[in-house]
Amino acid sequence: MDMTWFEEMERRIPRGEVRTRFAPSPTGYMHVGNLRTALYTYLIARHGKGKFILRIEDTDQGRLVEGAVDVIYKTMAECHLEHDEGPDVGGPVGPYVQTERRPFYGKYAELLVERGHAYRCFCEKTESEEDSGDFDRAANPCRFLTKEESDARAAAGEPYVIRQRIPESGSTTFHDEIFGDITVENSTLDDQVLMKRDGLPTYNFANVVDDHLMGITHVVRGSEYLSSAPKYNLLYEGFGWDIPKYVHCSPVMRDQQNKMSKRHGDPSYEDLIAQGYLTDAVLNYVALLGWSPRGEQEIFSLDELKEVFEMSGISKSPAIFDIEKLRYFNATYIRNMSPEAFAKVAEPWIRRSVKNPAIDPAAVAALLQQRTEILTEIPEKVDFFDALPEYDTELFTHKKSKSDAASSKEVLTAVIPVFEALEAWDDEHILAAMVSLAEQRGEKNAKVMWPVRIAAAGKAVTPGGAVEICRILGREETLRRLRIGLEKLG
RNA sequence: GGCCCGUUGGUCAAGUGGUUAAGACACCGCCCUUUCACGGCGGUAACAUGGGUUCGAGUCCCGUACGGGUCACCA
Repeated sequence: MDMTWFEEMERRIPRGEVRTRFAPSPTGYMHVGNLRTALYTYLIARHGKGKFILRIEDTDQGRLVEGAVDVIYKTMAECHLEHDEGPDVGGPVGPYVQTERRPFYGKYAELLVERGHAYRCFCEKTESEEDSGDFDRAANPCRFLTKEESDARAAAGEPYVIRQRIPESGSTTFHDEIFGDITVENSTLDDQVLMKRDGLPTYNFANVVDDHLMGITHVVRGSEYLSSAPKYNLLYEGFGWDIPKYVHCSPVMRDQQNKMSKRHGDPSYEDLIAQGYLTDAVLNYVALLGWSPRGEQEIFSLDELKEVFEMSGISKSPAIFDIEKLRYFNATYIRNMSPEAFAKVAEPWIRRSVKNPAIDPAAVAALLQQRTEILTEIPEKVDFFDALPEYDTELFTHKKSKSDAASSKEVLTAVIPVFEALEAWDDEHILAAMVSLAEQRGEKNAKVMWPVRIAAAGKAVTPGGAVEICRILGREETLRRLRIGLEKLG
């Protein structure tokens, strides 16, 4: 065995800093649960002033999806989860794509065989169905082969897998940052396969090797790996490597019993964006799903999260994804944007229903900002700016302002000449005109405002009031619509 | 089924032996108001369950129930 090669690999490992990694499989989209794991992993690194690494786990050739790696880069960049090392930016412990690291795994597996913590198994592939699930290692003859026999059969070209040799008795304890100490009897553990017959490593083995060689200090992953952690520990011990801190996160659920899953129609990150949610709001909400800060603040920028994120705040139990609360976060983020920034994101949505170039999208956006929760509801809210919808004169009846068809007819008749004569068409003049008309008539403002808004918009609920709507429509269009209203009222 | 983990209002959750058991979303009511919203104020609502330990238990221990995970030459 070429020990200098192993020594060289050890020398490359950065030490003395926090290093975490996000290691997705390229599936073509980002699950909400994955995004949260990525976020926590990133935050642990940043909070500890350490490095965040991106590693691509593409050993499952069967599931390979075209362009999927680009989706990962794009999503990470969009979410501002920038990595310090990775396939695209390089780094001291590359390569960062698992298929490119293939030669490493076999060498380490052989090293483990050498040390007696693993052995070659020449048995036929077991069919898991007929195998009733119980792998009886005491009954596996390969476990007891002498070194000579094993070497000879391997040299003769007989195919084999490499299995981990679990101690026959005793127990293994590991520590998780979230779940604490967990102890299991070694008798309940399997001699799991490390290297497959095809020469590729299993996920579990590749992980241990890569995490070590990349100097990962905090292994963040889903709680489904909790039960294989003891086997990981035994592997680290077999190699004589330091055991990283484990951070197992419980899943994000759709309901009490099911994980969120694309298959069941649950939205992925990109689905949420397409549904009109803002990246920052999604990140903020997801951060709070299964983690809680010390104080009562809930709205956090990514920079603030880097500051306050503590692993100790991660909870053990699964969290159910609540789209209603995400909606609330989204609305809050929209309201907190600068008017300019909001106008920019809203404009394409406004233009979906408002094609008329005479309508200023920025002006419409200003009305929308305080009453939009998700972007997708914009087109329907503002479609009346484009064309006056068909509407029923019933709308002119309104209890609170004491409006009805008769009073509305009077108001519209009176307001049209006043609008025609206005010296300027801005909020100030339009408002003053209606207020003074109400005064003349000895009525509340609402009784004038109501019919004007209804006639101008043709719908009961609108963003903005009569004044803003008239201003944006322009004098000519407003008057045209008010006359139509008058006609409808007979 | 074996092993492991979890269980505070509908949801996210604070809470680490002594609290009137926080806060947020949702829901309801009131106020503000030119509609709907925004905003402000207030309200309904929880420690799965049975035993211990203790002067005292959501907090510690044991059992039960329910839920999840895992037992692949998948990741």
